[in-house]
Amino acid sequence: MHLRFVEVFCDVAQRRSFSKGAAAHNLSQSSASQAVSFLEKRLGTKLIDRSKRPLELTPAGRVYFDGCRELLERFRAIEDQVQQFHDRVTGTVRVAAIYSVGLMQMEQSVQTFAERYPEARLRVEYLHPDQVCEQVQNDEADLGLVSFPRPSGEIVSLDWQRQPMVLVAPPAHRLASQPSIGLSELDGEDYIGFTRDLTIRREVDRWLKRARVAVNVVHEFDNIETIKRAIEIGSGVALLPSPTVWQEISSRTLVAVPIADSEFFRPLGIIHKRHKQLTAAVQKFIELLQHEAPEPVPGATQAGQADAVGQAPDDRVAGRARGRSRSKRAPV
Amino acid sequence: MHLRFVEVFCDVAQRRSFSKGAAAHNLSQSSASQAVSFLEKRLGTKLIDRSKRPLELTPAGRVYFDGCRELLERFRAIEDQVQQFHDRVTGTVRVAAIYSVGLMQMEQSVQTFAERYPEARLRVEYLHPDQVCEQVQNDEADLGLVSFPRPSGEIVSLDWQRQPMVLVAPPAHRLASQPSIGLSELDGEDYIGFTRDLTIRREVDRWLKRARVAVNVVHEFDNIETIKRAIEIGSGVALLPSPTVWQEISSRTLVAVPIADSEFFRPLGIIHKRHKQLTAAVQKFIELLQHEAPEPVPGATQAGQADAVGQAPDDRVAGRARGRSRSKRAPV
DNA sequence: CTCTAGTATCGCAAAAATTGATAGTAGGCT
DNA sequence: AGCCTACTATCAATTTTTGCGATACTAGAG
Repeated sequence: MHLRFVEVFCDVAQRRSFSKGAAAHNLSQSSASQAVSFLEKRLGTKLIDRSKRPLELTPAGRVYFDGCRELLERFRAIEDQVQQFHDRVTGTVRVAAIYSVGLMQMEQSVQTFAERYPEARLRVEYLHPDQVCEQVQNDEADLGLVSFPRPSGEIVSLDWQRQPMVLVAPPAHRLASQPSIGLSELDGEDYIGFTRDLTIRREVDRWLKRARVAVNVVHEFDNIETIKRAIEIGSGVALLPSPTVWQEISSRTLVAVPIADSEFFRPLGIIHKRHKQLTAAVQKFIELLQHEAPEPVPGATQAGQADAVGQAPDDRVAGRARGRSRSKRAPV
Repeated sequence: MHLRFVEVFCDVAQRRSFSKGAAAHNLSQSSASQAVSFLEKRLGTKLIDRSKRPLELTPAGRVYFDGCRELLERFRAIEDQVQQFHDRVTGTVRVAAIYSVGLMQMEQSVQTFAERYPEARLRVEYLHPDQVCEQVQNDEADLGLVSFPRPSGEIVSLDWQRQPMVLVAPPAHRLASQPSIGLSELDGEDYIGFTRDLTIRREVDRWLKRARVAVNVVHEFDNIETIKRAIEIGSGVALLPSPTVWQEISSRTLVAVPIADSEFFRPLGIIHKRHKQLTAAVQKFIELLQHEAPEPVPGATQAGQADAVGQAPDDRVAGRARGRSRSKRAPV
């Protein structure tokens, strides 16, 4: 009669809002309020200080929250373990992905997952890279999909994909018709770059610097979508991970040209918390991701592979992931 | 909507019976059955094998049981911790005591506890010494009250009382009228002893042996009550912890004579599991026990104290402990 | 001081948990 | 083997809990 109440309390505490916490459980705000009241009455202690507007936890509430979070986690783990006896895969896999890892990168895995494990649920949320790490860190997501993964003490990273960087230009651009180009050909070119706070910007800068190439940065954006739009209107060219422009290439609005004389990939990684034991569902999803990565690309992008890069591998529109995956614009 | 179910399952599993598990929760057997069914349906796994008559856990059930036991324990701990913020003492203290630690030894503590912490519950169960240890070991009791406590790896023991051993005889016995006697005076005496499996028997034997006294053991019983009855009908005398005969002494059916020339106490201890964090209620009860021990007796039984030993300190009949404390006969 | 976003409270509707009665089973006994 | 007994599962009815919508209340912003 009240494990659910504890869950609601935790969600309310986490979001610092009754309404939002309730929404997260598909409950009315009224219910959430009553649930917390119930716990408070039971414990004889106020858990939440409502006199502050973004509500605050009382000291007791903090203790209860921390304890219950771990408890719920552990309970999930136990249920999962028991279900393994019958190879039953249930529960929700919460994935936090950077904007540029769109469904395109995961579509196959998502679909296979939904088919193979109909009792499990998948929730994918697209976020800023920092937020992805944050959510994984705070146990708000089971898995994070990030670029240039940087394992730290608390976070483990599994290699996932290596996306070749290609030159992206409008079809009419002077470089667009070549089968491949050397990096030096970009010297002085008008260029649309990422903002400097993003790892990919720093990596690209290093790459160009090593090749002693200086581009003329005319714009900086923090997401790929905007960069592509800027290229389309002729503001300049950009170096982007090839899978992120498949769509535009297949619709002939942009052209991708492989870089011939220098290798550079954007590595994608799957991150998760180190000491958290992953549920079967999470493990299965990782397996699928690793197995069905659209482009393992162990080799490299070489001159003459232009066609291969230019081909969008699949035009099916993504079969929507189950659960509500906040559909935001999909930058970086 | 289901923490209670988990509790019921654990109780059912522990008692290996739906009916008994249900009873332990004041539920109908029907409910218990449905509760377990619910969990099984939820997990998609049978937890209990009903085809065996004392029911058995399936492998999955075992895992679930172990996991949930720890979980519930932890949850209790969290709730307890939170309630401490307001010095609220709740929950149940489960005490397992050996037969001979009757209410007489605890009455004051029990009463004070009930008054001071009305929201807490106390359940005392009287058992065979081995069962006391077993219950503490298996987390079926929070505290054990035992004699000759022997702390082991898993069990911690706190000293509680030192009960002076006295000679107990019928009023008409030749030794009964003396203010005190020497141990050697018992040589050759008809004697009612404990059975050899009890620690107290072995300790008494050692004591007598060291004094080079040999008694004539005419009967052996595993509990004090029966020994007292045997003494009353004149079968012999016995060496017993003095508090265990207060009742008979005050009603003049037996006489206790202190031993003058040799000190011997039956030590009582409070045992609990080492690594289990005790709830506030348990801690408070321990405090009461230690503070209100009826006879701390730091010194010793000396000649001339006969009167003191002979006085039953209090004739009030014990105000019954709350919760159902199986009232069994009260041996050892 | 008013306005807004966010909460508590109340009565009612919906969904449970619980029960008692009853049918079904495993294991012991003759 | 077959009955008996002690348990357990199932079902329908009832009681209890939970959830919701409407409405009153409150902290903080402007």
